[in-house]
Amino acid sequence: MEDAMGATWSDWSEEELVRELLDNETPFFVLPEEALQSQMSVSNEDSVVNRFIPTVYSGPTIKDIETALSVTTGAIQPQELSPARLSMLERGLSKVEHKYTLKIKSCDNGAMADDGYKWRKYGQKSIKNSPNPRSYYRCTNPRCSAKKQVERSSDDPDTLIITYEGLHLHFAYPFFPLNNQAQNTSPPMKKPRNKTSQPQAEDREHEAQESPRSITPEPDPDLQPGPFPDPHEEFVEKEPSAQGLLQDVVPFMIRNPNPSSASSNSSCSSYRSSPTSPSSLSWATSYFDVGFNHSFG
DNA sequence: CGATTTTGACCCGCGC
DNA sequence: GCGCGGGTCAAAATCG
Repeated sequence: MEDAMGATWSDWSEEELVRELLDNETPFFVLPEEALQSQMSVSNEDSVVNRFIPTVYSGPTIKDIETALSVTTGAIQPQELSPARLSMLERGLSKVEHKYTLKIKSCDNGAMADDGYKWRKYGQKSIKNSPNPRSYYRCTNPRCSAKKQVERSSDDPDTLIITYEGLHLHFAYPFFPLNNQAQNTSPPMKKPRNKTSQPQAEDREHEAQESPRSITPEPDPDLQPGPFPDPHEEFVEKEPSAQGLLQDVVPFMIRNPNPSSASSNSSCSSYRSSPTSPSSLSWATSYFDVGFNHSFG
């Protein structure tokens, strides 16, 4: 039944996920000191990437993926990587099936576990032979199947092991809330809880469009560029750049235009409140909702 | 009072 | 067939 998902996954989601993990445009562990990257040499990118790839990572190097993606989409820019934050996080990315495990050295207690996205904790289990329980989180977007697990390494209490599973189109965030002038934030809705209507029997694992980012609304534009600004409890993600990664997605969809599903966005419309979002995007997202599965299933 | 977290129960797949 | 471990659900508790 869901075999379709698997296929789709390996096709593109995987790349996107990797990208999210690497790209600063997305809130993944984005530290508030991005000003730092500006003064950092672009040449550091290499070292960053290398450091980024743990020995456990099998398959094409992330650099390869990056390159491939950049060629395809051209969205990735060298300066988008922030060497400082990466090196400081000492994170390792490994891939297993469709799951990505991120290991980060955390000085604080799970403080770094906050990647800026809005997650809902839905469970916690104690691991045998381990004093540290594992927490289960799911994307707050009811239509998004993205999940993550956070647990502390039994070996190194300072190491958090975060496993991401499933892809949510969070990279599309910037596009939705990014109204003309409202780019300043003020997340419209705290949590996407539109019970309006949605008998939709398929809240499938397929991720639909995302709602406006609901994460910590804390612009904090005047952050001090420092190695470690302040061990605040959580990080504040940067403001959504106008150049959302959705641009990578849209063209993808355009390739397979599906007017039927696009126009009939009845079910989807309830979810997003996209007031001023480009109409072109509307159909695009709708396509994601409805057409994606079919086209690829 | 609403939203979010906690916690135990329940379910399911897997290995013995 | 049974036990174990992991994943999810949902009621209760807690927090703002």
